Amino acid sequence: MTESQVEQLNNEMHNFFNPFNSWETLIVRLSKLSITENHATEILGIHGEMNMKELAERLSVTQNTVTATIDKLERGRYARRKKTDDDRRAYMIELTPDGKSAFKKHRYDHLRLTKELILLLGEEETDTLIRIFRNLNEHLS
Amino acid sequence: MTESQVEQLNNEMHNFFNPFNSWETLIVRLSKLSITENHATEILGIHGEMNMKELAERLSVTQNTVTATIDKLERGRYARRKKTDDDRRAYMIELTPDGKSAFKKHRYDHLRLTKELILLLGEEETDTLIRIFRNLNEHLS
DNA sequence: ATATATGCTATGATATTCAAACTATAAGGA
DNA sequence: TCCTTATAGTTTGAATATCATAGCATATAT
Repeated sequence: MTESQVEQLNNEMHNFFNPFNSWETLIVRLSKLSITENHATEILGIHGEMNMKELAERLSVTQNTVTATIDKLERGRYARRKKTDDDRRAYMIELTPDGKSAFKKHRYDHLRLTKELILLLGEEETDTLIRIFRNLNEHLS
Repeated sequence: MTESQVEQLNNEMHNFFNPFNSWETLIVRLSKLSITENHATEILGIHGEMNMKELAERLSVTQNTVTATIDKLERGRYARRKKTDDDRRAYMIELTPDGKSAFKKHRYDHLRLTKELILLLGEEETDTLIRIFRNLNEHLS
């Protein structure tokens, strides 16, 4: 591994991530959800219902932050707390139909961006990139 | 382009970006700077001194937000406003030595993470990934 | 049984961010 | 030159996000 490789990859990743985050911010601003609410909706949409503790971990925030977030999602009818007999201290959080459709809309925006990327890359490099990300994700979890 | 490719790339990108953001948050929490302050320091470190307007654009926030951010960086002696004869309404913002060393420390953390990624990828795939990111960055700017 | 741990919420404090209104300077046209 | 408009930056007030601490109810372990 050369120093130049490290520098280059670092720079290119930085130049890729930054605009991506700005794009994400812009997209979410157009929706009725805040960034946090959107992020929670995304996690719930992808992984299905889960309790507050798990949601907090996946969002990398504290539990009381999630309490506030779900309060707001619940008020807006995007998610709801469901009591479980399993552990009567805990709730399972699930998306309502409105929450699911907000999730789908956001996912659709992501897919549109991804399609633009694929157009730039071509089929072959797309597969390469998928393989590389998959490799990294497997080993970094 | 197949639907499956779109779905796959989208998922893998999501799975890569999310932990990356969490890592970034954790790393910054260990420093004395907030996420925003750190981000501003990063921009100034990479691109050199600039005025408030340009900094706001690069951070994708409004100018009054940058005013607050630079107020705090200036109070902590990480950056300073420099009057310019060029335009007496404007300031050039530059990093102090403390600001520069905070920037270097953060950059060092990034390079360490990048090195870990390269170890997982190997030399050849690293070059491929660099080429792919470069391609995307050129066409997305 | 009793002590300890866990899931969640309430409260109060601090951070971040924005919009709107403001000041000072610059630039352009009569 | 004088007037108008535009621009760089700040101030103020409000909304939001987040955290730490403390508390309640239920689970778990000794």
